[in-house]
Amino acid sequence: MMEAMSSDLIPRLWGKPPAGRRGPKPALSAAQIVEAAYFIADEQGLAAVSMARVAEAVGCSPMALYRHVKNKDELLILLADRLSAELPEPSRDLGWREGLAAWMRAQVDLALSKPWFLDLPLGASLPGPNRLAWLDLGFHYLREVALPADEKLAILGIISQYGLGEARIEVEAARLAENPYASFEQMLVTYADPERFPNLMASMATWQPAESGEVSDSDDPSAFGQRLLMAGIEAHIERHLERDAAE
Amino acid sequence: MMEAMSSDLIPRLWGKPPAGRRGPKPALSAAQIVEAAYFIADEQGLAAVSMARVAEAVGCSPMALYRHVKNKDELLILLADRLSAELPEPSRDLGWREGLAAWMRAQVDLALSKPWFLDLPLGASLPGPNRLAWLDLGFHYLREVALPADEKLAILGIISQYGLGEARIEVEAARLAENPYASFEQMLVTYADPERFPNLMASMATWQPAESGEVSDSDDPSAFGQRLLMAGIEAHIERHLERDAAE
DNA sequence: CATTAACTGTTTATAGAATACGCAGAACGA
DNA sequence: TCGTTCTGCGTATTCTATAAACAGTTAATG
Repeated sequence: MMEAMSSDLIPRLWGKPPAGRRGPKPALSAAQIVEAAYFIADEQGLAAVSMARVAEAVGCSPMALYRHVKNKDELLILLADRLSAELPEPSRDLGWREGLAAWMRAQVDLALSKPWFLDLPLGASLPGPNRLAWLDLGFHYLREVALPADEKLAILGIISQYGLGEARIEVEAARLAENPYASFEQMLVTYADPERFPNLMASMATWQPAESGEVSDSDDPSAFGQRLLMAGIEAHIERHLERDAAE
Repeated sequence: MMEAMSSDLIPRLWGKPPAGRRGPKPALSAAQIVEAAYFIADEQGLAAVSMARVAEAVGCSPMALYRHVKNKDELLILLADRLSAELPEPSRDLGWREGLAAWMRAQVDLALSKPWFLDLPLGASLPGPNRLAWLDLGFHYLREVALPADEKLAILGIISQYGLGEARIEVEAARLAENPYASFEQMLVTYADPERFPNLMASMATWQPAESGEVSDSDDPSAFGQRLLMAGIEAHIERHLERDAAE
């Protein structure tokens, strides 16, 4: 399950030539294999990515894959970076606020269009070139912000994690919406006990369904959280500037 | 892969009596099965939870499980709620700031002590009773905050998702730290190209490792993000109050 | 050039996974 | 008492990942 690492993972992530000399020229490559896995996942979901199916798609025997990839876990790590190449890149001509918002939103959009993005082991290994490029774009939007590098990195991590969480919510909401048995309201009225969940029930009692036509965030559920995060970041920057000025 | 739902999932989540009349009295129960799965996961990891092993632990044949649980996916959903019962409950006598911080931190702590928490399908289904109780506690901390219920729910969702993200980072950092091949710095110097990642490299060039003895967040990596979120929430609340006062 | 070592893809084989299907007995309603 | 319904089980199927040994290919080495 774990231990998907080998000393060759990193070279493979970066597409290093195998540097091997002797022996027959490889007819396959890791990139080819990952590409095949990518299409299978895209069309039939991540669960459909089995070594046998990938081998069939690439036109070789299942065991041939193991010459180019340590095991399935490693294949999934490579696949994760491959998918990260698909992150839509927003315009670079944006201030840090709009830039970071778009940066975050791009991740959500990718997850919505390819839900298996969220099932991938994104953090199980070091970031590959594609994910690093993504990170670089984040630093680009922060280039004129006066914060130390480690805080910038932390901020990008927070935004990214928040975006992934938001994407999970949206993807799962879409899944549940397809399911007639899974109605949150129905469940609440059937089982939720005011004695057991007093605060929850009290709050829900004041729930007001959004009036139609009202200007709201309903077209982008992440907008609310986005504003919250941006406000926090802004406050942090100001605090930092004051501290600098005081010295 | 999906379709883990049946019309019986929700009753099972809530421990509904089967209400069946005829036939032999069940020697097993879903709760028993979930408990067995819980101990296996706790001792040997989530990957060790197979129907066969759970059956062995519970003392029945593998196929007997299917009388009480639709399939493995459903077992995992039940297991997820079971594990949520283990969330440490912080003191209720806290203001919203400290309360929410502790609320979030509890999730991180659970994930750190039981890393398989993060591998579970937490959102793949409706929240069960234990997760609802957790949500209720969140509303408790917000009870004196003047915000509409939907915004409170959104805030709790954001904090919770952020906490999960933070937990993922910490757990994975711990995993990677065990791995000699996975050095971020090593990878950067070996492969990262200033032409390819200009902003990233420029920022990293100014990196200052924290001076030892300095007061920092290093004992709690989530503190930085926590402050960011709290600042954003506070700003939002103030804005909301002003809006109310203006009417 | 001949040999050898390293590397390729393949074949075969194994162990473990989830779960469909049908049976035997138990408990209750009629 | 009879039959319906429900439980738990045994058997069998299909799919996994991957270990091990093998045969052919190439390049470095003698």
